[in-house]
Formats: sequence, C-alpha cells, structure tokens
Amino acid sequence: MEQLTLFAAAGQSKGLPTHLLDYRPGLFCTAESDEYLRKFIAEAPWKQTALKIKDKEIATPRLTAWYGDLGTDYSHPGRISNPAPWTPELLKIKAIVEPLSGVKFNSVLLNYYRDGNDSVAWHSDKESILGKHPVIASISFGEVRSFDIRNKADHLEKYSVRLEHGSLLLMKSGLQEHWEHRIAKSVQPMKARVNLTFRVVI
DNA sequence: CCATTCACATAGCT
DNA sequence: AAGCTATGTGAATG
Ligand SMILES: [Mn+2]
Repeated sequence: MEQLTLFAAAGQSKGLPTHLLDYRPGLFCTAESDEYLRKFIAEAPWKQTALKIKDKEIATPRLTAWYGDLGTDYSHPGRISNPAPWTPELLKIKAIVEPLSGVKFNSVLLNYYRDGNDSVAWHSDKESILGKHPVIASISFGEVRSFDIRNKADHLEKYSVRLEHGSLLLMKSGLQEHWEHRIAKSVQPMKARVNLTFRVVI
C-alpha cells in the first residue's frame, strides 16, 4: 500500500519512449534552482497573449517571454516581436544544456505557469518556425507539473513525466511529428513554475 | 481562398 | 457519478 502510493506519486510512466524524449532530474541543485525561479519570475519580459472566439477575449493561460539571437524573430499571434537579448543566466544554462542536447540553440521561450489554472493544451511545436524534426531542451524550475505526450494516430498511447525543480526534459527530433504534448490544468493547488524551452529557430 | 492554430464550453461516455 | 475525451467554436494567420 505504502509503496503503491509512493510509486503513483512519482508519476512517471513506465516504458517511456526514450528515443523520443529523455528526462534528467537534478541538473541544477535546489538552491540554484530556487534562485533561478525567483529571478526569472521577477525579471523576464512576460507577455500574455489572447485570442477571440465569438465576442469573448480569452487570455492564454500562461505568460511567455522570448529571448534569443538577433534575427530569431518569433511571431506571436497578432504581432511580431523581437526576442530579448540573452542574459548571463540564460547563457550559462544554455552552455550546460547544449552538450547534453547535441545542439547549439539560438533562442529560448520561457513559459510561466502561475498556478494550477495555467496550462497549455495538446499541441506539437510549430513546424513552420522550427522545422519538422526539432530538438527542444526544456528546463523546469518551481512547482512540479505533469508533462503528457500522446500519439497523434492513437490517443490511447500516452505517457507522462513529472517535471521536477531543476530538471531537464529533452524532446528529441522524432517527437513533434507524430506526437503531441501538453501541461494539463490541475485541480490540486499549484505554485509557480517557470519553464525554459531552448530551440533552434530557422 | 483555405487549412491551421489556440482555449474554452459542452455533450457524451464510463 | 466524477473525471475523462471529442467536438464545435471563430478570429487571426500564412
Ligand atoms: Mn510545446
């Protein structure tokens, strides 16, 4: 009984398809991760976009901030925004992540999930901006949230990874084409989580 | 023009 | 019977 509970709480699916993703907890220690979380929340140029359906204006349920090399412009729905210039912290993290990813990234999208009501729906990352087989490195700070993937052709084929404070999730080149991912809302009370997704913008 | 993208409300299922 | 999923919605986009 005890073990079952503990195992369930761990929340990692068995048999994760490691050719599609890799998960590495504890890439950054707790103290360092705490500081990064605080600093990114306080200092990143957070934006919240919106979409209109009928007459309702629906705010996207998370905040985003975009950093990167000059020329890696990212089109938000409705407007084009230049990325903010790299900060020393982001460059330091990038330098740690790149050898583990086998890729030199030129941009990073930060996502700020303020509480359990923030989320991102099932999607694949944009082929038009990233190409068909992008490698994306995702660093998590703050609250543990569940990252789900499902096969586009068979929604019953699903896996889940708990993204822990200071962890790295590597989305490998095969993931986006045939799989979708999400961060679901949670009924349980959730504290803030900031996610750094390093990418190569084409 | 037309397909795609996004979050939400709702209906239907177990 | 609470919790999950598929579906329709429509403005903006390329
Ligand atoms: Mn994504």
